[in-house]
Amino acid sequence: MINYRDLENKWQAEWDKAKIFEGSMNQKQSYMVTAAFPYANAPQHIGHLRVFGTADVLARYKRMKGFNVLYPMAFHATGTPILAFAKRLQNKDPELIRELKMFHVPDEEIEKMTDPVYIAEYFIKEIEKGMHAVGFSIDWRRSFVSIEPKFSKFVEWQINLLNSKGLLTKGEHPVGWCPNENNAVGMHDTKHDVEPDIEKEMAVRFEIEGKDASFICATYRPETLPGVTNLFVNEKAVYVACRIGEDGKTYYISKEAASRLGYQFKIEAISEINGEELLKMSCTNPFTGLKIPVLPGFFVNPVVGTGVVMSVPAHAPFDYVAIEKLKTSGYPVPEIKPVKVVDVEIGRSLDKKTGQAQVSDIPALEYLKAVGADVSSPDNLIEQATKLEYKEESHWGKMSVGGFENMSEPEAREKMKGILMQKGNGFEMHILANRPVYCRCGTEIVVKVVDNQWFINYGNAEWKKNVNEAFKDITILPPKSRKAFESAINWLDLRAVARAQGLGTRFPIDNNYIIESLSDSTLYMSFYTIVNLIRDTDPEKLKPEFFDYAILGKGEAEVIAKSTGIDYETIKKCRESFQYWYTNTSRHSGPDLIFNHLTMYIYNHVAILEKKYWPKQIVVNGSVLSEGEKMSKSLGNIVPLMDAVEKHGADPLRFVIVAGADLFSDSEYSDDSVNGIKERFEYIFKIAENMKSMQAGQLEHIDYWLYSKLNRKIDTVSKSMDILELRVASTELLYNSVLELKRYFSRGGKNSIVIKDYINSLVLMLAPISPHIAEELWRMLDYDNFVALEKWPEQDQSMVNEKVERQEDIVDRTIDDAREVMNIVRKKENKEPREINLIVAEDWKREVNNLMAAEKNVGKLIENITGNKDSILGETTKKMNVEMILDYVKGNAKRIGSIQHTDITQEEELSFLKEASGYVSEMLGCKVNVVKESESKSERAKRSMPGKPSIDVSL
RNA sequence: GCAGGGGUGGCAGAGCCUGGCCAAAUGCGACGGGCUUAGGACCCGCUUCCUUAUCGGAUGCGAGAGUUCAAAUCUCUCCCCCUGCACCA
Repeated sequence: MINYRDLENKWQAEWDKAKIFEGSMNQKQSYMVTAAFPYANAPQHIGHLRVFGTADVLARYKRMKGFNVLYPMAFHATGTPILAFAKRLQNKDPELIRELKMFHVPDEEIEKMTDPVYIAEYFIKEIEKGMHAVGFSIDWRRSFVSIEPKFSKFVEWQINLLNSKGLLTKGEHPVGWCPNENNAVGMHDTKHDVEPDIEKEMAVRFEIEGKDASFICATYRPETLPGVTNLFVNEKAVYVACRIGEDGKTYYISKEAASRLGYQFKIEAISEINGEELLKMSCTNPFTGLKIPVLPGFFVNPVVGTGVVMSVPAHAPFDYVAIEKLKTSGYPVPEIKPVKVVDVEIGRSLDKKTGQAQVSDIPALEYLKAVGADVSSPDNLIEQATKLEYKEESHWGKMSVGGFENMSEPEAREKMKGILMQKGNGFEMHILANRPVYCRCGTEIVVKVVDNQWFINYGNAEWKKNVNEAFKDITILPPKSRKAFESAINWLDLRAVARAQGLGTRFPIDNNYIIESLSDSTLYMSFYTIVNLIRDTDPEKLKPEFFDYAILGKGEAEVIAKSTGIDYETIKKCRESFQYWYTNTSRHSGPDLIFNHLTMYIYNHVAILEKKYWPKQIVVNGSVLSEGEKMSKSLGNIVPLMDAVEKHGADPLRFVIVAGADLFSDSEYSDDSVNGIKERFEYIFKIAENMKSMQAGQLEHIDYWLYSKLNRKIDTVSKSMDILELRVASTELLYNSVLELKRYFSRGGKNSIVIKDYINSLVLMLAPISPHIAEELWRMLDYDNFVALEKWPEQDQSMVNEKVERQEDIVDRTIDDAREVMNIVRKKENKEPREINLIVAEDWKREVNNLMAAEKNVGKLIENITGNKDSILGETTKKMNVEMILDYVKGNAKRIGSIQHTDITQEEELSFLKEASGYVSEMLGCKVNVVKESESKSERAKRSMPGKPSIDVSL
């Protein structure tokens, strides 16, 4: 048994002592790997291993490929999470305390965690410990925290630079808002961590007949306006007459709406009025100009929208039902005829058997029927009909009203919005789509439009164009996530850069704000190149001109030395270090960051740096599943990193998590999967130990086979490592290698030189993924240097022997076939087979086989053979009877598609089958003879095919 | 809704770009056998159905249609699942 932890501790100590991962400039081509900032408010679980581990594998691989590699690490503490964390601990939040205990945080430490900075310091230590324990090849001298003053100087410089380039703008912005605390609230500030979902809706103005006032309706579907036949209000609710904004007009909306919309618009209430009073009014449809009544709607909720609903009975099941209900209740309903505005095949998305696709004049009614509802059905069923109708109509519907003919609904919607807004009959408002959402203080959240908000303008056309241009030269791994980046680049628009609270750097343009925490980490990777050189420099000396010089190469070092007080040598070295390290980089992160951090990273680099320092490669990782499920604290299946390391060892863990899945897909952590890996490590160890007692000798058939497999493997693995397809590499290295070694031995392989060559290369290729085991094996192979600094193996193309591999495949298939035949015979004759004859096909069949492989059209092939046999047939075949050839062709016509070219002659097939006959005999448990077709007396002889000997069983 | 990714055998997961060696790698599981006092580990076999002295047939890679001598793979239409949608790390 391998003692993983002992072995790993030993090698980690050796690496530290030799300082082999401390990056310093030398003649070699540099390569810098950076992974996303770990956030310093919790210790690590195994999920973190994914991104950082992949980065480490790349760093180690590139080192072996001859690069001078730097893998730095720093910590993120900016933003609100750590503040919220501290607050929760101040309140002795039992859930959080339970989580911390799960990570073995001692009680006395939890006691001290009321200070955000202490929290960050504590967890940074823990995370460092974890990263060290899994053997990351990190240069720790460059570690920093995103809240330290030196880094703040850097971020200030960056933000000022963006501003001077005209990339910051100021404007208004909707946010979730707690009216009680007067604060913006995000997900972290709400009960049950609900993200406030803010959506835009269209507010439509309906002028009231005979009054200088209007109703306001909120709607997602302004394009149905031509179909509006009336308005609905809640006759029991209280409404207010009010002024909205500066237009001096009077509007009627529900009282609740007025108070909530007050956070978006300037609203001044004039008087209250009961819903009942409104029923006496009528108003004008702003699109059609027709006069429409105001009716009581049973479903109208004064808290939703404006409390006034525009009614489209043809297309909204609730509206249709409300009118029908009114009619039966005896309410004096004026004549209302639903007006259809969209044509659609009703029930198109339903199961074809139940949904009758048809067009109707009152689709709303048909949709009620489609879900099995009628006017007396409960609200939830009507809701279902509404959803179905909305979905089908906006997906497949075609507008049928004047001016919008044949438009899709989304198209018509935009057009209608334009018309309404232009005429002053509509404006956009924000609503909380997932209301009610509550602040942690218990108050219901509203939408507030804040002004004075600073943005980074990622919508800037010129900037976007440059980024699109730059993106063409960036390698994205896996390549399939390229598209996501493309849409992210084009979608990114205004991005708030400052916020009122949180840890971080003060916003230099307005000191009341803090720089938003994603915006402060878009260029920081360049800070790694200089941070170790300014360790002892007073942060106050890090003036803009210093960064201008170090990062941008602007100005004169002497002048800057004078103005900043930093010594000349340091300034010079910073510039050189930046230039040296920042040319060849790989950035690693998770898929959820494509739409913010990673794309912002590209944007900021393009805006600020010279072209040669722009991003070169971005790697996107999937996450880690634990026992098939996403790890979540509530499920309690979160596995602390250190627990897993202690239990399984770092290398098996690295293997399963980092290399267990393709980049973008999730990898699976379970004890089973780790155990499988351990078993294979043990096997390789055993071979390495036993190797010493084996001997060298002449190369046999199976030796060539193993060399062939090895050299093919080197190529496959190298190519996979280049694009970080670690799943392929790991399967090849562990699973397939063990299979190959086992086969080698069972086929009688025993050459110590061959095995040593094989293990040697295998260990080298294992080194990036399982570095500790590789070091240990490297010693067992009698080397005394670090495998981490060795050269990656090169493929010897001449040793890749397709023919030998194919021959082994034939041996395998022959065994399978023979086994099958034997089973049939056993069953049929109820006797144990005594002997097996393998009958090898004649050479003429091989020639014909190859003709068939080349020409897949049987008719054409037969024509060719009969027509000009002299020109297409080979020497042996030419002399033969054409009928015999044609028989063979016809006999195999059906499987012509699967016939492959072969270059194995009968003599060769005969000889390697004879060589393997001992093995075949052992596998089958009976005597085996190998004979030529022409020499066999068996009637089955003629059934033999190239690579597929006919099998004759004697009882 | 918009954007991105995906739907393959009991499960996980390759293959799809570059169509035919694909009833489909590999791992896990299940089953049968060996080893063992026994269990674990390990080794061997087996794992769609029918047929059969292998080499045959049917069904089959979300559904349907098409292109082709040939489709898991190409094209089209549809259905379903996952992720993200902003000031939040």
